[in-house]
Amino acid sequence: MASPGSDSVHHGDPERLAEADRFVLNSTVNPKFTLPLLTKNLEYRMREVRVRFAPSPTGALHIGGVRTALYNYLLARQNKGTMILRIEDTDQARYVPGAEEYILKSLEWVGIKIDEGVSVGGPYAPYRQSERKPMYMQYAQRLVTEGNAYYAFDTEQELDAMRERLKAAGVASPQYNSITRMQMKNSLTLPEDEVKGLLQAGTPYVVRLKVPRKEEVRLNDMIRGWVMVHSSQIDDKVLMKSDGMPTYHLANVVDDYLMKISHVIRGEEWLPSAPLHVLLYKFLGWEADMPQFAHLPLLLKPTGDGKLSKRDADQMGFPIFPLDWTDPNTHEKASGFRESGYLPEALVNFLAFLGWNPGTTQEIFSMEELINAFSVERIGKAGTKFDIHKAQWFNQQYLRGKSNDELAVYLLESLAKENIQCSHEKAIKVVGVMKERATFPKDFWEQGKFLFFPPASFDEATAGKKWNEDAVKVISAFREEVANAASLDATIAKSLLEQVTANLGIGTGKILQALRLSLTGAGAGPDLMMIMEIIGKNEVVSRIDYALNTLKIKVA
RNA sequence: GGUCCGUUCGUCUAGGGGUUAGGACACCAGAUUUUCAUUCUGGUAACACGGGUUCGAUUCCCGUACGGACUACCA
Repeated sequence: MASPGSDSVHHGDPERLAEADRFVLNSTVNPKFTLPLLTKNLEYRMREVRVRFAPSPTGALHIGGVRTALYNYLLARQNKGTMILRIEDTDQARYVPGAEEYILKSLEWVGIKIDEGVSVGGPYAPYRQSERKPMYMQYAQRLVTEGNAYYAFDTEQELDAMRERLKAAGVASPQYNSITRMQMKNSLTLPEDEVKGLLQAGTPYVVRLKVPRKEEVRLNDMIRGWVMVHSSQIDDKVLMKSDGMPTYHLANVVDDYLMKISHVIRGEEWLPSAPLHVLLYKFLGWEADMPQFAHLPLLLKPTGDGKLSKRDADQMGFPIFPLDWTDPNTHEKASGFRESGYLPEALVNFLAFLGWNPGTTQEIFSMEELINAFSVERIGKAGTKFDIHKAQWFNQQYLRGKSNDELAVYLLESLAKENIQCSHEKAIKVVGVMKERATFPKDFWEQGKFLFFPPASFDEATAGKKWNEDAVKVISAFREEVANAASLDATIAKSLLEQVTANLGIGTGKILQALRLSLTGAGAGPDLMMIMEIIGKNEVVSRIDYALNTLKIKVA
């Protein structure tokens, strides 16, 4: 339903209308008559692209953050722009040691390179907001002197009391806003002398934005188009906290302006406060330099309710962090994609497709290809459920794309952890035979242990069905042939076996699974002849001997 | 509750006033593989609902439902 109230405000007040129009980003055109795609395209191509990823070091960087960083990075690279990493550590209470390092390592692992920022420096250093602390107050003060912000001295108790009072009076969500501020302790209600006195006495205070009573605040989001919010819905947000630190809202606007950020690509959770940021740009006189906003759809839990949160890690059986993480305070552990065996290229490809698609049927994209194909216009609007199956599929694709030489390295790494010696030659063979069935690098070892050790036990179901007199006859004879053979490889093994079965008049197919059982302990697996080649003649003989002694024929 | 955002197969999505609504993952079946996996072929499966507008709506508009975010001196 159209809002007659706001309409009448506009139509009845040309001055206000004109004022409201100044909120409109880079546009004097009535939003109703713009062609969103066209304008969006032009605007973001024409400005020097400078984007930032600005996480808060409050714990492990979760996978949604990695995607946000990725989209920023893709836009930067595509436009020969600059990727900036800024650390938003203005909340000292939530600071977690090690988190910043974790963020750095994670980005490095997935292949996102930082051009400017924490760890690499740059022309707008420092890039850690805590180190920029002295810079913010001047802007807050400017807002105060120009009448767009004010000092507030209310204590926590007083704020609580106000909220309680309003709730009791039937107000659903009490706000510190254009109405209630007149009943609170601030530089708008207190006599000037008293304000000065309080400030001089060192009374704790915050700076709050003086949000106008009746304004339509609009912003043109690259993904969502025009978003309009009435200022009466925005409360007088705290800009400077009593500890002298800015809040996110101020710090983010000031830094984005100072660092000449052209595009703000961030999660949708920021959309409700974006109008507030627009207001800040306006009051600070920076409208012309305001970045383009793109609010990304959220990553949702696979089960269907709520956004993917840190709590979901491990609990749902898959990682949601790039790297393993142990919280230094709670000592809680969470597993990472890297340690779970995901390849960074696969993760990147998977993440890129969570909310974006190229509009073609191509699915496998290298970072380079993503950089070329990416476009903000093709980012979807709806929240995206996180499906680990797809991530596994991507991993498998990338794993298979690697040469046996590269894969052998993975196997050798696993073996080294187990203190198992293995020649490069054997590793290549093992990897070759296991390749089609591996999803993760660790699978080569974990699913191929029988290529290094004799079976510790035999699969009972297979034994019950396949370990019979014929099988034992063939396997015993085959054992003799192998023992007497000069050497053994897949071809020789095959011909020996065929020879034996032909002599005994027993079909090869009938006993093959029993032979596999005797050699590997399992009823299924990779090519049996290759297995024999890999484990070698002596091992074949000794494993058969052990099986012959251990396995009993089931009498029906 | 309020504000804002959203809604195409189970999942990720393409598409868009007239289409057999396309692809991928997952799932199922057949073929290949003596097994399992791979591979190949095929299959099940979707426009949330109700009103408009229109010759015609899944596509545009409005509403409803449902989902999500936000609603802190957290980001």
